[in-house]
Amino acid sequence: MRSKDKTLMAAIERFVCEYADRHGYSPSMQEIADGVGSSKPTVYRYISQMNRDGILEYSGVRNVHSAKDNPSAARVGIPGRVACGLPKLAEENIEEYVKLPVSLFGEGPFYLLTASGNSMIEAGIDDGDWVLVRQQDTAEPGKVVVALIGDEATLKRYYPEPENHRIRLHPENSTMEDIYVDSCEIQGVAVSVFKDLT
Amino acid sequence: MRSKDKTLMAAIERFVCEYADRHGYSPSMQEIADGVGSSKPTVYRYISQMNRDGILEYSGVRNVHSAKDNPSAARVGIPGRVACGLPKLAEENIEEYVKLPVSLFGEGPFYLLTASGNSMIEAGIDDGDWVLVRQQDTAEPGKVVVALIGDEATLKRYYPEPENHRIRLHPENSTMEDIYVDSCEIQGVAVSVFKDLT
DNA sequence: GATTAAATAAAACATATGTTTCATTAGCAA
DNA sequence: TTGCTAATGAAACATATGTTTTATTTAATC
Repeated sequence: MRSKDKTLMAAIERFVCEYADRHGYSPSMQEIADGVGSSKPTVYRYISQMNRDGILEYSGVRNVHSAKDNPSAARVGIPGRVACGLPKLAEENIEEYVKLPVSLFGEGPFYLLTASGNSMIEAGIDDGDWVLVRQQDTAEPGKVVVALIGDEATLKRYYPEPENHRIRLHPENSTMEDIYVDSCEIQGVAVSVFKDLT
Repeated sequence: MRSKDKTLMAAIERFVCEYADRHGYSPSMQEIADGVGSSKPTVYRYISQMNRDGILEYSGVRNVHSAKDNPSAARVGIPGRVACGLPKLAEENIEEYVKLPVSLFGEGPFYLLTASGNSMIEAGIDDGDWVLVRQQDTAEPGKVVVALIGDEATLKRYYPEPENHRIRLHPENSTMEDIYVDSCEIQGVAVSVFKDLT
């Protein structure tokens, strides 16, 4: 028994990846065949096999995806920048969406905010940095949260003190005082900071 | 003359976006029609019109993209983590690719490295942070570069001193000394830092 | 070199999708 | 209401794509 051509398999996978990269959508069988110098039926059989083997996913017209790809990208909303303070995380404020790889940042729903002020500099969040926020209304103690204090959304570290019936919101800046509130609305948990170096 | 239904236009655009979001590829005319409660020919005419108007791009089977989308994502290579120092930026070391939105980080080619050590903490780069590097072999003075010193790739701020026929590589850590070399190979320029907060 | 089996590609086929046609419907104005 | 115009959707059509069949080629083995 002759073994199937591993080189052709690799070539197909590479072609599929690069085509998707270039065009933003999958190639057709014919295009793959032309691309790798083979024929449509051969490509078809290979792709079917690779689909069974889990090397790539194939499900109909122009719909092949390499398993190595990271097609699952989380949708991230970017609210319009506001002059001071952080905007409320509301769907209608979203001006733009981008996608971020789940493998790096996990599953959404996410929002991307620009940090203002320097109340969190010791946590590595400087003025102007992007902060990736997972939208959720609860948080584990010690996490950096987007908390609504009065009408303003702020970034603070979250320390509930149930024994004192209050919540401590801790700015990561030794020159600033902790804030104590009876309750506050959590709008999300900071997941990552994007710091521009250019 | 009756004006075309703006609501249907908006519905089609929304459907196209959400479908692409969900499935990772474009819907067919029929699917759009079903989705927005219209018919295939009507959807076809609307999409043709919207294509002419630049509201979305349409180019054949299962290939509609909202202009508001950000289909252009830069391909980013992630070399396997190495124990100490940074790996050489070579294609064969890439174990994984992800995509990052061009609107946030610009055009590639990019590599994503994990920072090790604390020679750049004053630039906001801490041990374990991800560093997004644009691959290029030159850099403007003052930029944070991936420089090959001997056999090891390191992150340093780049200050060429042509008058002294040397290059100063500056660690952003006041406890560390500047490094002077006659020449060094630049492998890329740091574009952004991803700091995990979780 | 002859034999055999697997892989291949050309062609035929089936299906899904896009596109056009055309009769109908819906809205608008006199 | 009546007549007009534009938009619509059902159906017919055209085309692109996927799938199967079948003969051919290729490579390995004896």
